[in-house]
Amino acid sequence: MRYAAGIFGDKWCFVLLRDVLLHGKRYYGDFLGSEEGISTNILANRLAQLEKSEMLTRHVDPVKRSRVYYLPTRKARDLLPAFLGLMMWSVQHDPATESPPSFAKAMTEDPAGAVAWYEANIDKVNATLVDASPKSL
Amino acid sequence: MRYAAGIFGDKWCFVLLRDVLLHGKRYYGDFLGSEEGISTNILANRLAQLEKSEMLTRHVDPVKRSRVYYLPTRKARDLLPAFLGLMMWSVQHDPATESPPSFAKAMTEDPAGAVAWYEANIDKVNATLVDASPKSL
DNA sequence: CCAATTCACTTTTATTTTGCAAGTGAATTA
DNA sequence: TAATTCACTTGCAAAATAAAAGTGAATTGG
Repeated sequence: MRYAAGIFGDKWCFVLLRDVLLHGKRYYGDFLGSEEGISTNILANRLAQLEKSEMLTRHVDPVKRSRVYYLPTRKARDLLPAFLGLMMWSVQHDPATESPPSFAKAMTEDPAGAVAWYEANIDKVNATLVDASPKSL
Repeated sequence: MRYAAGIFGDKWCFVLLRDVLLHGKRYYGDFLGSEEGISTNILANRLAQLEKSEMLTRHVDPVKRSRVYYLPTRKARDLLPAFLGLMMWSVQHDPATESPPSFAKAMTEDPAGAVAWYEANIDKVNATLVDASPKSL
């Protein structure tokens, strides 16, 4: 558990992992535009950290080589159940939640199914990024 | 989810909640002794934050009035499922994990049961602190 | 009782981290 | 080929943190 705190007990790492796992963000520029407003030096620093701790892998876009994207590793994807638990908690206790009731329903009725749905979504986003699909490896 | 990040997206709040929910810590002095080594000014600051965000309630020990303890609210206790999810992840990915295999087994076989077990544990610790038991209210 | 100690904080100061703004250089587009 | 996009770096002021030394109420020991 101390291990977990070390890796994403930092606000910005937490936000980045959330954006990769739940919001389909992949490109450096995507992260810069997050609502929380991360500054570019901190972003570069945290992406490097997450790469070192094997949560993200860095890829130069083969089509447009001035762009770079980051993909979540299996280790990062394994955070999904915990993250969905956090989402449920937010839905329960955030008086300003914008989450649709369908999310809470799906999570209580079939948590494993919800995780599978988000996993599939990650694959779908990855598939749009050339060298992410198993076929290209 | 931004709500969650705001409340415990801070390393020290995260550690304090973990210690209250999972390690039975209640007294100011208990937290000071955490392995992560929080300094006393930060501890006071974070306890106040967690009180303001209604995660903890502050109580002067009626037996020894120079001591103070903090109890997790329902809102904090509702984090248990997410925290246990994080524990599972740590067990999976921390090469130096010290968690017994029995934890992973219990979690995979009966997650709801595991949450209930930790909830009961919280009550047990609380019961040792006079005005925490429903009977004294 | 009363002096010494415990306990939960505060205050102060040095150090570290952050956020902002302005680069930099490779790659791409016009 | 000049202008622009993109992923970072650098420099600096401001904010947050850690360490150490108080502070004051409550408690204990003699």
